[in-house]
Amino acid sequence: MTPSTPRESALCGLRARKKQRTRDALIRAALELFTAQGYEATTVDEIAAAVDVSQRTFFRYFSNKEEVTFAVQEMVEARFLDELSHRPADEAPLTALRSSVMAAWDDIAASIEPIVPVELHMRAYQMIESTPALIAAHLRRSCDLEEEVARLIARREGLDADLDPRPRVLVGAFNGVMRAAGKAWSEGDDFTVTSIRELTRSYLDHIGPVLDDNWRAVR
Amino acid sequence: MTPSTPRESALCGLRARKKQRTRDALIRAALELFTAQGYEATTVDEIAAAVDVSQRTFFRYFSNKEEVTFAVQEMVEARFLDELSHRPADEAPLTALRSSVMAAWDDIAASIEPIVPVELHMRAYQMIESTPALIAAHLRRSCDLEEEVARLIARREGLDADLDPRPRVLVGAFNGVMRAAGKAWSEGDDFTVTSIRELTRSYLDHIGPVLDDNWRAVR
DNA sequence: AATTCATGAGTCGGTAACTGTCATTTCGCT
DNA sequence: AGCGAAATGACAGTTACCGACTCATGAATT
Repeated sequence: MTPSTPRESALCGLRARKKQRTRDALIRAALELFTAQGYEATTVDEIAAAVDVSQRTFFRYFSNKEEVTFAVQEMVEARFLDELSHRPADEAPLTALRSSVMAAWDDIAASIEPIVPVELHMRAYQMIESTPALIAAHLRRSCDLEEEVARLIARREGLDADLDPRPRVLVGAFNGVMRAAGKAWSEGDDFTVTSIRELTRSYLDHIGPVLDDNWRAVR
Repeated sequence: MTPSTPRESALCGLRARKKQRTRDALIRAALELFTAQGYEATTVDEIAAAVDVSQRTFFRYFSNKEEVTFAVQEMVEARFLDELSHRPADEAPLTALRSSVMAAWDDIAASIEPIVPVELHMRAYQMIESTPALIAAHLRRSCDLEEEVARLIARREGLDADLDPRPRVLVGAFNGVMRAAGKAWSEGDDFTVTSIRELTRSYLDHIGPVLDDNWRAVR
């Protein structure tokens, strides 16, 4: 039963490390090429060539061109989910969501810097938001995330997400606002982390008042 | 000039009518095949063959496989937008949105029956909601719609959608809830129009209360 | 240290969604 | 009847992606 050294596959073993390096290199090369030439204009062959592996190998690491594009986002999402599931139980649902998003932005550097520079990730994010095919992919991913988030919220509140629609409704609305913020950011001219973080914060702060019936009467 | 008969291209002329018929036939054939065998399992060649045209001709009518899938949805959306832009000005924004959706569902038969049976459309909708690639496409389309809707809302309220984030925030939240309802419908077992209409209504009715901070205290 | 053995990587060939081009047919109008 | 424009078909090319096979290298065992 695994006598001595090789227990963890994540870090140990020359093989595993080499694999990790190839994967990281593919991500970096892909994002670099995408942001430089555009997504559609970049072929998988090019990405593979940049890392000096065969096209077939690329597809063994990532099941499609889309997947490599979102590899980094996935790490950020993981951070968000982790934060959400550790939020104090007495926090209101919407507040917990907002705090988790803010936390994820706050230490994005720590989450992804080992793989890609934050600056490259921001450029990639902006490219995603301005490429129709990637917007679609991004939205679908958000939708999957929504599912997990709704379950977490339901758990916090002691509800069954399959019976009570409120967690889904809240998360749907939350997500809708997040997307609106992301879009606004990508159409602006300040592509910094701080910028998107503050924009997100301000959009989320509108979520309550905006549903009040009469905008003209209220301020 | 145009001296005598052929003014409108929409209905007049053997040519235009034939074109329309081909287009409709392609839509019907596509939806029929998709719902029977699945989206990915159906090739464009099959669709073209079913209508007895070449693959190239299919691509002259629809720029991609996705487009034919959403051709009918587009008519429903048009109905929704039309209704929204004719809602009384004193209606609250969220109410106007809800009423327009309900109106669109109410006369869906009139909107689409000339092209496809409502029943086929409902089956297609359910297929869309259970095919990842189409979910993505659907979401992206909703996103484009969101843009238009936000502008309409801004106009109603006398705001500039580029300066005031409230229209986008409202529409984002609204859209999020609509998607949640569509998803819940597709996962249920009643694929009727009435069913999705009522589900939508009930989800929308939660949108206010759900943002209240403490779910456990309130009822 | 030598020998298996598992796993990762390359090659080749195929499918299906598109796209450009050009010849052909089909309408619409005079 | 006949001319110009528009619709269609036939064909070739590109790219994402997948399956099957083969080869090489690091890891486990003796």
